[in-house]
Amino acid sequence: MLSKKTQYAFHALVHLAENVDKGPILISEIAQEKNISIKFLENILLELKNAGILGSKKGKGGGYYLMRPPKEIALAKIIRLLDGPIALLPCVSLNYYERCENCRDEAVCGLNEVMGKVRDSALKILENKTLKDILTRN
Amino acid sequence: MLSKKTQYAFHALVHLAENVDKGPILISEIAQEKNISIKFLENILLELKNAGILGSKKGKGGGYYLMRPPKEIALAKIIRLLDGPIALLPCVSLNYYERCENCRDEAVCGLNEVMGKVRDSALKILENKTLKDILTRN
DNA sequence: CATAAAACCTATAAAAAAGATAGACTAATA
DNA sequence: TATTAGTCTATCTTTTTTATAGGTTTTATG
Repeated sequence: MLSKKTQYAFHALVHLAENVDKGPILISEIAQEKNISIKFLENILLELKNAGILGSKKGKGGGYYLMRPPKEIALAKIIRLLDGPIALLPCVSLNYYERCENCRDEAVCGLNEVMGKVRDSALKILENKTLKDILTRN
Repeated sequence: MLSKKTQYAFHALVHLAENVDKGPILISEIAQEKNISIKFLENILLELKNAGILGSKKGKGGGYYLMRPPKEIALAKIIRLLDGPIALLPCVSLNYYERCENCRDEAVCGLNEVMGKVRDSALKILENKTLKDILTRN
């Protein structure tokens, strides 16, 4: 399961994407709209900003905004940033690989093989679906 | 990511499956072979037993054994038992569903839709692949 | 230039989950 | 009846997650 942090991030990003034309959006607005603790959300948005996904403006009339169009922000990127590996096992993770401590040889480990397939099938979706794809349907 | 508990369970089950013809297998043998804390493994095997996946025999000559042939034990079942939901979000979980607290209507939530697809693609593999499929390839 | 608005930053705390261990109990076998 | 091996329950430690607190900096504007 994705952490609350990542879940909140997705909802916040959706709100930002649905209001791209309205200039910078307040943290407090997002928090209220999406029912998220404002202080917790603050940290999350900051992290997204430091990763180059969001931009911000301070002071009156300030707030957060997307640095790129929604269709260029892949879901996988957000998950990896805030949650870490997408794979179910460290030994099949592309970005957070760790050697398996419990098997002798990953090259012949059947678990490794199957979990690699699960990773691929998830990535096929998460690398290609973007913020644009998770906006509210009407 | 799967918890250590689930990872250990898979490795233990593989060992049992690879030795079905040898009668009951000792916890201590599995622990040593797979490099797992024996006491921790004890709890895990007990949980698998209580779920009807393993059987056991006490006393000399005792140990654990599979209750069904490896090809009848789906990977999804093990994950759900020890790790809980396979889905990335509570609101798309088939077995551990929880309403989303952050969106107004799941029926029009794009995140819900995409994560549902991720769940389906993972389940397609995890419901169909069994213990037999994760044995060591030779 | 003073004020208020709003993001920034760092630290810490509280809660929950994960990982691991301890030790006494029960059943089976020889 | 001694030994072997799983059973049960409790506890402990560590890590991760979730959340909060409070001061700092930047910017717009009257």
